[in-house]
Amino acid sequence: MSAAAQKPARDTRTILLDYAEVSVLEKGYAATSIEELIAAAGITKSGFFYHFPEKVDLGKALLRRDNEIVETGVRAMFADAFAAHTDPLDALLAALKAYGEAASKSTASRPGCLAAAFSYQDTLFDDETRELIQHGITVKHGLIRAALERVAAAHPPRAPVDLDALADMALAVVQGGMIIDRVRPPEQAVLNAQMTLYRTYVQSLFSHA
Amino acid sequence: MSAAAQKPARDTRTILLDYAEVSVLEKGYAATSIEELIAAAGITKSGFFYHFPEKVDLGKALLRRDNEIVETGVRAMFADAFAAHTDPLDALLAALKAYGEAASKSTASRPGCLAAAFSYQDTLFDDETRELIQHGITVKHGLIRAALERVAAAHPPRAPVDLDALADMALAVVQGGMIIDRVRPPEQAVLNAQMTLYRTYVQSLFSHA
DNA sequence: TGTACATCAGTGAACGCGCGTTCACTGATGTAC
DNA sequence: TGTACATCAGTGAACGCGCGTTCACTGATGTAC
Repeated sequence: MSAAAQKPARDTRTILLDYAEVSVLEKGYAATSIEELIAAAGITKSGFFYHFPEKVDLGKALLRRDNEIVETGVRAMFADAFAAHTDPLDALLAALKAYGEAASKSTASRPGCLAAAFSYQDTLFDDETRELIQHGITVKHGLIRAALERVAAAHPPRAPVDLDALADMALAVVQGGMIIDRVRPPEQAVLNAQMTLYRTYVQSLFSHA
Repeated sequence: MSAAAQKPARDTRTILLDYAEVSVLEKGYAATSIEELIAAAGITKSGFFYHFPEKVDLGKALLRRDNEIVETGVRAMFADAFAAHTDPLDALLAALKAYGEAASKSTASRPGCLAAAFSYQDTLFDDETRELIQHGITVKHGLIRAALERVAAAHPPRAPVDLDALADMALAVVQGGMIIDRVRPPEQAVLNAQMTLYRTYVQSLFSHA
Protein backbone atom coordinates (compact mmCIF):
# COMPACT_ATOMS: atom_id res chain seq x y z
CA MET A 1 0.00 0.00 0.00
CA SER A 2 2.75 2.46 -0.80
CA ALA A 3 1.78 5.94 -2.00
CA ALA A 4 3.67 5.35 -5.22
CA ALA A 5 1.42 2.43 -6.10
CA GLN A 6 -1.70 4.61 -5.92
CA LYS A 7 -0.58 7.13 -8.53
CA PRO A 8 0.60 5.24 -11.62
CA ALA A 9 2.16 8.48 -12.93
CA ARG A 10 0.11 8.88 -16.09
CA ASP A 11 2.15 10.17 -18.96
CA THR A 12 1.04 13.14 -21.04
CA ARG A 13 -0.46 11.03 -23.78
CA THR A 14 -2.58 9.15 -21.26
CA ILE A 15 -3.75 12.40 -19.68
CA LEU A 16 -4.80 13.64 -23.12
CA LEU A 17 -6.68 10.42 -23.85
CA ASP A 18 -8.36 10.31 -20.44
CA TYR A 19 -9.59 13.86 -20.69
CA ALA A 20 -10.65 13.39 -24.31
CA GLU A 21 -12.65 10.30 -23.43
CA VAL A 22 -14.66 12.14 -20.80
CA SER A 23 -15.17 15.10 -23.10
CA VAL A 24 -16.23 13.01 -26.10
CA LEU A 25 -18.75 11.20 -23.93
CA GLU A 26 -20.16 14.51 -22.74
CA LYS A 27 -20.24 16.68 -25.85
CA GLY A 28 -19.10 14.56 -28.72
CA TYR A 29 -15.96 14.32 -30.82
CA ALA A 30 -16.48 17.45 -32.92
CA ALA A 31 -17.05 19.67 -29.89
CA THR A 32 -14.04 18.26 -28.05
CA SER A 33 -11.33 20.80 -28.82
CA ILE A 34 -7.61 20.25 -28.78
CA GLU A 35 -7.43 23.50 -26.82
CA GLU A 36 -9.21 22.08 -23.78
CA LEU A 37 -7.16 18.89 -23.85
CA ILE A 38 -3.83 20.70 -23.77
CA ALA A 39 -5.10 22.95 -20.98
CA ALA A 40 -5.85 19.82 -18.96
CA ALA A 41 -2.49 18.24 -19.78
CA GLY A 42 -0.51 21.46 -19.31
CA ILE A 43 1.24 21.41 -22.67
CA THR A 44 1.12 23.64 -25.75
CA LYS A 45 -0.82 22.92 -28.89
CA SER A 46 2.24 21.79 -30.80
CA GLY A 47 2.82 19.28 -28.02
CA PHE A 48 -0.53 17.74 -28.83
CA PHE A 49 0.44 17.35 -32.47
CA TYR A 50 3.58 15.55 -31.44
CA HIS A 51 1.39 12.82 -29.92
CA PHE A 52 -1.37 12.91 -32.54
CA PRO A 53 -0.44 14.17 -36.03
CA GLU A 54 -4.11 14.95 -36.76
CA LYS A 55 -7.18 15.20 -34.58
CA VAL A 56 -8.60 12.09 -36.19
CA ASP A 57 -5.65 10.15 -34.74
CA LEU A 58 -6.87 11.08 -31.29
CA GLY A 59 -10.21 9.47 -32.11
CA LYS A 60 -8.51 6.33 -33.35
CA ALA A 61 -6.28 6.13 -30.27
CA LEU A 62 -9.36 6.50 -28.07
CA LEU A 63 -11.11 3.65 -29.86
CA ARG A 64 -8.03 1.42 -29.90
CA ARG A 65 -7.57 1.84 -26.17
CA ASP A 66 -11.25 1.11 -25.62
CA ASN A 67 -11.07 -1.97 -27.82
CA GLU A 68 -8.11 -3.27 -25.87
CA ILE A 69 -10.09 -2.98 -22.65
CA VAL A 70 -12.82 -5.03 -24.28
CA GLU A 71 -10.37 -7.59 -25.62
CA THR A 72 -8.74 -8.10 -22.24
CA GLY A 73 -11.28 -6.97 -19.64
CA VAL A 74 -14.53 -8.34 -21.03
CA ARG A 75 -12.85 -11.48 -22.33
CA ALA A 76 -11.49 -12.05 -18.82
CA MET A 77 -14.95 -11.60 -17.32
CA PHE A 78 -16.27 -14.42 -19.47
CA ALA A 79 -13.22 -16.63 -18.89
CA ASP A 80 -13.41 -16.11 -15.12
CA ALA A 81 -17.15 -16.79 -15.04
CA PHE A 82 -16.78 -20.02 -17.01
CA ALA A 83 -13.93 -21.06 -14.75
CA ALA A 84 -15.99 -20.40 -11.63
CA HIS A 85 -19.22 -22.12 -12.70
CA THR A 86 -19.72 -25.64 -13.99
CA ASP A 87 -23.10 -24.85 -15.52
CA PRO A 88 -22.64 -22.69 -18.65
CA LEU A 89 -25.91 -20.89 -17.89
CA ASP A 90 -24.67 -19.86 -14.44
CA ALA A 91 -21.39 -18.78 -16.02
CA LEU A 92 -23.08 -16.66 -18.69
CA LEU A 93 -25.37 -15.00 -16.16
CA ALA A 94 -22.40 -14.17 -13.94
CA ALA A 95 -20.39 -12.81 -16.86
CA LEU A 96 -23.29 -10.64 -18.03
CA LYS A 97 -23.75 -9.29 -14.53
CA ALA A 98 -20.09 -8.32 -14.32
CA TYR A 99 -20.21 -6.77 -17.78
CA GLY A 100 -23.33 -4.75 -16.98
CA GLU A 101 -21.86 -3.43 -13.76
CA ALA A 102 -18.61 -2.48 -15.46
CA ALA A 103 -20.56 -0.68 -18.19
CA SER A 104 -22.68 1.23 -15.71
CA LYS A 105 -19.70 2.71 -13.91
CA SER A 106 -17.59 3.75 -16.86
CA THR A 107 -15.11 6.61 -17.06
CA ALA A 108 -17.36 9.64 -16.80
CA SER A 109 -19.96 10.53 -14.22
CA ARG A 110 -22.74 9.21 -16.42
CA PRO A 111 -22.61 5.89 -18.23
CA GLY A 112 -21.69 6.10 -21.87
CA CYS A 113 -19.97 4.24 -24.66
CA LEU A 114 -17.40 5.73 -26.99
CA ALA A 115 -18.58 3.61 -29.91
CA ALA A 116 -22.13 4.87 -29.43
CA ALA A 117 -20.98 8.48 -29.24
CA PHE A 118 -18.88 8.03 -32.38
CA SER A 119 -21.67 6.21 -34.22
CA TYR A 120 -23.73 9.38 -34.12
CA GLN A 121 -20.87 11.37 -35.67
CA ASP A 122 -19.37 8.83 -37.98
CA THR A 123 -19.58 10.68 -41.28
CA LEU A 124 -16.77 12.80 -39.84
CA PHE A 125 -14.45 9.80 -39.91
CA ASP A 126 -12.54 7.67 -42.36
CA ASP A 127 -13.04 3.96 -42.96
CA GLU A 128 -10.32 2.94 -40.52
CA THR A 129 -12.05 4.77 -37.68
CA ARG A 130 -15.40 3.26 -38.58
CA GLU A 131 -13.83 -0.19 -38.46
CA LEU A 132 -12.47 0.56 -35.00
CA ILE A 133 -15.96 1.62 -33.89
CA GLN A 134 -17.32 -1.64 -35.21
CA HIS A 135 -14.60 -3.86 -33.80
CA GLY A 136 -15.55 -3.47 -30.14
CA ILE A 137 -19.13 -4.56 -30.59
CA THR A 138 -18.07 -7.40 -32.89
CA VAL A 139 -15.83 -8.79 -30.17
CA LYS A 140 -18.49 -8.44 -27.48
CA HIS A 141 -21.06 -10.06 -29.73
CA GLY A 142 -18.67 -12.95 -30.35
CA LEU A 143 -18.05 -13.53 -26.66
CA ILE A 144 -21.73 -13.54 -25.78
CA ARG A 145 -22.70 -15.64 -28.77
CA ALA A 146 -20.03 -18.26 -27.95
CA ALA A 147 -21.27 -18.40 -24.37
CA LEU A 148 -24.86 -18.76 -25.55
CA GLU A 149 -23.84 -21.71 -27.72
CA ARG A 150 -22.41 -23.50 -24.72
CA VAL A 151 -25.57 -22.73 -22.78
CA ALA A 152 -27.77 -24.03 -25.59
CA ALA A 153 -25.71 -27.20 -25.82
CA ALA A 154 -26.10 -27.85 -22.10
CA HIS A 155 -29.75 -26.74 -21.92
CA PRO A 156 -31.53 -27.31 -25.22
CA PRO A 157 -34.28 -24.67 -25.40
CA ARG A 158 -37.90 -25.76 -25.87
CA ALA A 159 -38.50 -23.40 -28.77
CA PRO A 160 -35.71 -22.58 -31.26
CA VAL A 161 -33.74 -19.47 -30.29
CA ASP A 162 -31.83 -17.14 -32.62
CA LEU A 163 -28.55 -16.94 -30.73
CA ASP A 164 -27.22 -14.02 -32.79
CA ALA A 165 -30.29 -11.93 -32.09
CA LEU A 166 -30.17 -12.90 -28.43
CA ALA A 167 -26.51 -11.89 -28.22
CA ASP A 168 -27.32 -8.60 -29.93
CA MET A 169 -30.05 -8.04 -27.37
CA ALA A 170 -27.49 -7.95 -24.58
CA LEU A 171 -25.56 -5.27 -26.44
CA ALA A 172 -28.73 -3.36 -27.35
CA VAL A 173 -30.01 -3.38 -23.80
CA VAL A 174 -26.69 -1.99 -22.53
CA GLN A 175 -26.46 0.71 -25.22
CA GLY A 176 -30.09 1.65 -24.86
CA GLY A 177 -29.90 1.59 -21.07
CA MET A 178 -26.98 3.99 -21.23
CA ILE A 179 -28.93 6.43 -23.38
CA ILE A 180 -31.94 6.30 -21.06
CA ASP A 181 -29.69 6.79 -18.03
CA ARG A 182 -28.10 9.81 -19.73
CA VAL A 183 -31.45 11.36 -20.55
CA ARG A 184 -33.42 10.65 -17.38
CA PRO A 185 -33.02 13.19 -14.57
CA PRO A 186 -31.44 11.45 -11.55
CA GLU A 187 -29.51 8.26 -11.21
CA GLN A 188 -32.09 5.55 -11.71
CA ALA A 189 -29.66 2.90 -12.84
CA VAL A 190 -31.79 1.84 -15.79
CA LEU A 191 -28.81 0.11 -17.32
CA ASN A 192 -28.37 -2.29 -14.40
CA ALA A 193 -32.10 -2.98 -14.21
CA GLN A 194 -32.11 -3.75 -17.93
CA MET A 195 -29.26 -6.19 -17.64
CA THR A 196 -31.08 -7.93 -14.79
CA LEU A 197 -34.19 -8.18 -16.92
CA TYR A 198 -32.21 -9.53 -19.86
CA ARG A 199 -30.59 -12.14 -17.65
CA THR A 200 -34.02 -13.21 -16.43
CA TYR A 201 -35.10 -13.59 -20.04
CA VAL A 202 -32.08 -15.71 -20.96
CA GLN A 203 -32.68 -17.87 -17.91
CA SER A 204 -36.32 -18.42 -18.86
CA LEU A 205 -35.33 -19.43 -22.38
CA PHE A 206 -32.91 -22.15 -21.33
CA SER A 207 -33.85 -23.37 -17.86
CA HIS A 208 -36.82 -25.73 -17.79
CA ALA A 209 -38.82 -24.98 -14.68
CA MET B 1 -53.66 11.58 -56.86
CA SER B 2 -52.96 15.04 -58.19
CA ALA B 3 -49.36 16.14 -58.62
CA ALA B 4 -49.96 18.98 -56.22
CA ALA B 5 -50.83 16.55 -53.44
CA GLN B 6 -47.46 14.80 -53.76
CA LYS B 7 -45.36 17.90 -53.15
CA PRO B 8 -46.66 19.66 -50.05
CA ALA B 9 -44.52 22.69 -50.94
CA ARG B 10 -42.25 22.71 -47.91
CA ASP B 11 -41.51 26.16 -46.67
CA THR B 12 -37.97 27.34 -46.01
CA ARG B 13 -38.12 26.65 -42.30
CA THR B 14 -39.18 23.07 -42.95
CA ILE B 15 -36.39 22.59 -45.48
CA LEU B 16 -33.89 23.84 -42.89
CA LEU B 17 -35.28 21.48 -40.26
CA ASP B 18 -35.40 18.50 -42.60
CA TYR B 19 -31.84 18.94 -43.73
CA ALA B 20 -30.65 19.62 -40.18
CA GLU B 21 -32.30 16.46 -38.91
CA VAL B 22 -30.48 14.30 -41.42
CA SER B 23 -27.21 16.07 -40.75
CA VAL B 24 -27.49 15.86 -36.96
CA LEU B 25 -28.19 12.15 -37.25
CA GLU B 26 -25.11 11.68 -39.41
CA LYS B 27 -22.49 13.90 -37.81
CA GLY B 28 -24.01 15.37 -34.70
CA TYR B 29 -25.30 18.78 -33.70
CA ALA B 30 -21.93 20.53 -33.26
CA ALA B 31 -20.68 19.47 -36.69
CA THR B 32 -23.93 20.49 -38.40
CA SER B 33 -23.13 23.96 -39.69
CA ILE B 34 -25.56 26.73 -40.50
CA GLU B 35 -23.58 27.14 -43.70
CA GLU B 36 -24.61 23.77 -45.10
CA LEU B 37 -28.24 24.25 -44.09
CA ILE B 38 -28.59 27.55 -45.94
CA ALA B 39 -26.86 26.04 -48.98
CA ALA B 40 -29.53 23.34 -49.01
CA ALA B 41 -32.37 25.82 -48.50
CA GLY B 42 -30.97 28.38 -50.95
CA ILE B 43 -31.01 31.35 -48.58
CA THR B 44 -28.31 33.52 -47.01
CA LYS B 45 -27.01 33.19 -43.51
CA SER B 46 -29.03 36.12 -42.25
CA GLY B 47 -32.10 34.34 -43.55
CA PHE B 48 -31.32 31.47 -41.24
CA PHE B 49 -31.17 33.82 -38.25
CA TYR B 50 -34.56 35.16 -39.15
CA HIS B 51 -36.00 31.69 -38.51
CA PHE B 52 -33.74 30.74 -35.59
CA PRO B 53 -32.27 33.60 -33.53
CA GLU B 54 -29.50 31.30 -32.28
CA LYS B 55 -28.25 27.91 -33.36
CA VAL B 56 -29.54 26.37 -30.16
CA ASP B 57 -33.06 27.33 -31.29
CA LEU B 58 -32.60 25.06 -34.29
CA GLY B 59 -31.88 22.19 -31.91
CA LYS B 60 -34.96 22.96 -29.88
CA ALA B 61 -37.15 23.22 -32.95
CA LEU B 62 -35.83 19.86 -34.14
CA LEU B 63 -36.67 18.24 -30.82
CA ARG B 64 -40.08 19.90 -30.58
CA ARG B 65 -41.02 18.66 -34.02
CA ASP B 66 -39.80 15.18 -33.14
CA ASN B 67 -41.74 15.21 -29.90
CA GLU B 68 -44.90 16.19 -31.73
CA ILE B 69 -44.49 13.19 -34.01
CA VAL B 70 -44.24 11.01 -30.92
CA GLU B 71 -47.23 12.68 -29.29
CA THR B 72 -49.44 12.18 -32.32
CA GLY B 73 -47.90 9.32 -34.32
CA VAL B 74 -46.87 6.88 -31.62
CA ARG B 75 -49.92 7.69 -29.52
CA ALA B 76 -52.07 6.90 -32.56
CA MET B 77 -50.28 3.57 -33.08
CA PHE B 78 -51.24 2.50 -29.59
CA ALA B 79 -54.79 3.85 -29.87
CA ASP B 80 -55.31 2.10 -33.21
CA ALA B 81 -53.89 -1.17 -31.93
CA PHE B 82 -56.12 -1.15 -28.87
CA ALA B 83 -59.11 -0.32 -31.06
CA ALA B 84 -58.33 -3.20 -33.42
CA HIS B 85 -57.69 -5.91 -30.82
CA THR B 86 -59.89 -6.99 -27.94
CA ASP B 87 -57.04 -8.69 -26.10
CA PRO B 88 -54.68 -6.05 -24.63
CA LEU B 89 -51.71 -8.35 -25.21
CA ASP B 90 -52.48 -8.59 -28.93
CA ALA B 91 -52.94 -4.84 -29.02
CA LEU B 92 -49.61 -4.15 -27.32
CA LEU B 93 -47.76 -6.55 -29.59
CA ALA B 94 -49.29 -4.92 -32.66
CA ALA B 95 -48.47 -1.42 -31.41
CA LEU B 96 -44.87 -2.39 -30.66
CA LYS B 97 -44.51 -3.91 -34.09
CA ALA B 98 -45.74 -0.72 -35.73
CA TYR B 99 -43.48 1.39 -33.53
CA GLY B 100 -40.43 -0.72 -34.30
CA GLU B 101 -41.04 -0.57 -38.02
CA ALA B 102 -41.53 3.18 -37.93
CA ALA B 103 -38.31 3.59 -35.95
CA SER B 104 -36.33 1.41 -38.36
CA LYS B 105 -37.23 3.50 -41.38
CA SER B 106 -36.71 6.97 -39.99
CA THR B 107 -35.70 10.11 -41.86
CA ALA B 108 -32.15 9.32 -42.86
CA SER B 109 -30.75 6.35 -44.76
CA ARG B 110 -29.73 4.68 -41.52
CA PRO B 111 -31.96 4.39 -38.48
CA GLY B 112 -31.29 6.92 -35.78
CA CYS B 113 -32.91 8.92 -33.03
CA LEU B 114 -32.45 12.63 -32.47
CA ALA B 115 -32.72 12.27 -28.71
CA ALA B 116 -29.95 9.66 -28.73
CA ALA B 117 -27.72 11.85 -30.90
CA PHE B 118 -28.34 14.83 -28.63
CA SER B 119 -27.81 12.79 -25.47
CA TYR B 120 -24.19 12.27 -26.46
CA GLN B 121 -23.70 16.03 -26.88
CA ASP B 122 -25.90 17.38 -24.17
CA THR B 123 -23.41 19.44 -22.21
CA LEU B 124 -23.59 21.80 -25.19
CA PHE B 125 -27.22 22.58 -24.38
CA ASP B 126 -29.27 24.47 -21.84
CA ASP B 127 -31.81 22.97 -19.45
CA GLU B 128 -34.75 23.62 -21.77
CA THR B 129 -33.13 21.58 -24.54
CA ARG B 130 -32.31 18.76 -22.15
CA GLU B 131 -35.93 18.68 -21.06
CA LEU B 132 -37.01 18.42 -24.69
CA ILE B 133 -34.61 15.50 -25.16
CA GLN B 134 -36.12 13.83 -22.15
CA HIS B 135 -39.73 14.50 -23.02
CA GLY B 136 -39.94 12.16 -26.01
CA ILE B 137 -38.77 9.11 -24.15
CA THR B 138 -40.96 9.99 -21.16
CA VAL B 139 -44.02 9.98 -23.41
CA LYS B 140 -43.06 6.71 -25.08
CA HIS B 141 -42.36 5.12 -21.73
CA GLY B 142 -45.77 6.26 -20.50
CA LEU B 143 -47.59 4.80 -23.50
CA ILE B 144 -45.88 1.42 -23.21
CA ARG B 145 -46.21 1.28 -19.45
CA ALA B 146 -49.97 2.06 -19.64
CA ALA B 147 -50.41 -0.67 -22.24
CA LEU B 148 -48.45 -3.12 -20.10
CA GLU B 149 -50.75 -2.38 -17.17
CA ARG B 150 -53.78 -3.29 -19.22
CA VAL B 151 -52.03 -6.47 -20.34
CA ALA B 152 -51.11 -7.38 -16.77
CA ALA B 153 -54.70 -6.80 -15.66
CA ALA B 154 -56.02 -9.11 -18.38
CA HIS B 155 -53.24 -11.69 -18.04
CA PRO B 156 -51.84 -11.77 -14.51
CA PRO B 157 -48.23 -12.91 -14.85
CA ARG B 158 -47.02 -15.98 -12.94
CA ALA B 159 -44.01 -14.23 -11.47
CA PRO B 160 -44.13 -10.53 -10.51
CA VAL B 161 -42.98 -8.25 -13.33
CA ASP B 162 -41.48 -4.76 -13.01
CA LEU B 163 -43.58 -2.96 -15.60
CA ASP B 164 -41.40 0.16 -15.61
CA ALA B 165 -38.29 -1.85 -16.34
CA LEU B 166 -40.14 -3.84 -18.98
CA ALA B 167 -41.35 -0.64 -20.64
CA ASP B 168 -37.80 0.74 -20.54
CA MET B 169 -36.61 -2.43 -22.19
CA ALA B 170 -38.68 -1.67 -25.28
CA LEU B 171 -37.02 1.74 -25.52
CA ALA B 172 -33.57 0.36 -24.77
CA VAL B 173 -33.88 -2.35 -27.40
CA VAL B 174 -34.89 0.22 -30.02
CA GLN B 175 -32.13 2.67 -29.10
CA GLY B 176 -29.53 -0.07 -28.85
CA GLY B 177 -30.73 -1.70 -32.06
CA MET B 178 -30.30 1.60 -33.86
CA ILE B 179 -26.73 1.96 -32.66
CA ILE B 180 -25.85 -1.59 -33.72
CA ASP B 181 -27.49 -1.04 -37.11
CA ARG B 182 -25.46 2.15 -37.54
CA VAL B 183 -22.22 0.42 -36.66
CA ARG B 184 -22.60 -2.91 -38.44
CA PRO B 185 -21.56 -2.96 -42.09
CA PRO B 186 -24.61 -3.76 -44.25
CA GLU B 187 -28.29 -3.54 -43.56
CA GLN B 188 -28.94 -6.39 -41.19
CA ALA B 189 -32.06 -4.91 -39.64
CA VAL B 190 -30.97 -5.62 -36.10
CA LEU B 191 -33.52 -3.15 -34.81
CA ASN B 192 -36.47 -5.08 -36.24
CA ALA B 193 -35.08 -8.39 -35.04
CA GLN B 194 -34.66 -6.94 -31.57
CA MET B 195 -38.23 -5.70 -31.43
CA THR B 196 -39.44 -9.14 -32.52
CA LEU B 197 -37.39 -10.73 -29.75
CA TYR B 198 -38.71 -8.26 -27.21
CA ARG B 199 -42.28 -8.97 -28.26
CA THR B 200 -41.64 -12.70 -27.83
CA TYR B 201 -40.36 -12.00 -24.34
CA VAL B 202 -43.43 -9.94 -23.40
CA GLN B 203 -45.67 -12.64 -24.76
CA SER B 204 -43.92 -15.32 -22.71
CA LEU B 205 -44.28 -13.23 -19.56
CA PHE B 206 -48.04 -12.81 -19.82
CA SER B 207 -49.46 -15.63 -21.90
CA HIS B 208 -49.83 -18.93 -20.03
CA ALA B 209 -48.99 -21.73 -22.43
C1' DT C 1 35.18 8.28 -19.28
C1' DG C 2 34.37 11.38 -23.01
C1' DT C 3 32.44 12.78 -27.16
C1' DA C 4 28.99 12.52 -31.23
C1' DC C 5 24.84 11.73 -32.63
C1' DA C 6 19.89 10.36 -32.37
C1' DT C 7 15.60 10.32 -30.40
C1' DC C 8 11.96 12.07 -27.35
C1' DA C 9 8.81 15.34 -25.85
C1' DG C 10 7.94 18.99 -26.45
C1' DT C 11 7.97 25.11 -27.41
C1' DG C 12 6.50 29.46 -29.83
C1' DA C 13 4.74 31.96 -33.37
C1' DA C 14 2.02 32.20 -37.12
C1' DC C 15 -1.54 30.58 -40.71
C1' DG C 16 -6.06 30.79 -42.87
C1' DC C 17 -10.51 29.30 -42.72
C1' DG C 18 -15.09 28.67 -41.20
C1' DC C 19 -17.89 29.28 -37.54
C1' DG C 20 -21.93 31.64 -35.11
C1' DT C 21 -23.63 36.22 -34.65
C1' DT C 22 -24.94 41.26 -35.52
C1' DC C 23 -26.89 45.13 -37.88
C1' DA C 24 -28.95 48.18 -41.00
C1' DC C 25 -31.69 47.66 -44.68
C1' DT C 26 -35.37 45.87 -48.40
C1' DG C 27 -39.02 44.21 -51.44
C1' DA C 28 -43.32 41.75 -51.34
C1' DT C 29 -47.54 40.87 -49.23
C1' DG C 30 -51.36 41.82 -45.88
C1' DT C 31 -54.54 44.87 -43.27
C1' DA C 32 -57.15 49.33 -41.79
C1' DC C 33 -59.69 53.03 -42.91
C1' DT D 1 -60.29 52.16 -54.90
C1' DG D 2 -56.42 54.42 -52.94
C1' DT D 3 -53.20 55.34 -49.50
C1' DA D 4 -50.56 54.35 -44.99
C1' DC D 5 -48.61 51.39 -42.27
C1' DA D 6 -47.18 46.78 -40.47
C1' DT D 7 -45.47 42.42 -40.92
C1' DC D 8 -42.97 38.69 -43.27
C1' DA D 9 -39.09 36.64 -45.17
C1' DG D 10 -35.51 37.58 -46.13
C1' DT D 11 -30.35 40.30 -48.21
C1' DG D 12 -25.43 41.90 -47.81
C1' DA D 13 -21.53 43.11 -45.51
C1' DA D 14 -18.87 42.77 -41.73
C1' DC D 15 -17.29 41.02 -37.00
C1' DG D 16 -14.10 38.49 -34.01
C1' DC D 17 -12.98 34.29 -32.26
C1' DG D 18 -11.44 29.68 -31.97
C1' DC D 19 -10.46 25.97 -34.57
C1' DG D 20 -7.08 22.47 -36.59
C1' DT D 21 -2.65 22.60 -38.69
C1' DT D 22 2.31 23.85 -39.97
C1' DC D 23 7.10 24.82 -39.28
C1' DA D 24 11.50 25.78 -37.54
C1' DC D 25 13.56 25.11 -33.46
C1' DT D 26 15.12 23.24 -28.50
C1' DG D 27 16.58 21.10 -24.15
C1' DA D 28 16.86 16.70 -21.93
C1' DT D 29 17.79 11.98 -22.13
C1' DG D 30 19.63 7.70 -24.35
C1' DT D 31 22.99 5.04 -27.14
C1' DA D 32 27.50 3.88 -29.82
C1' DC D 33 32.09 3.64 -29.95
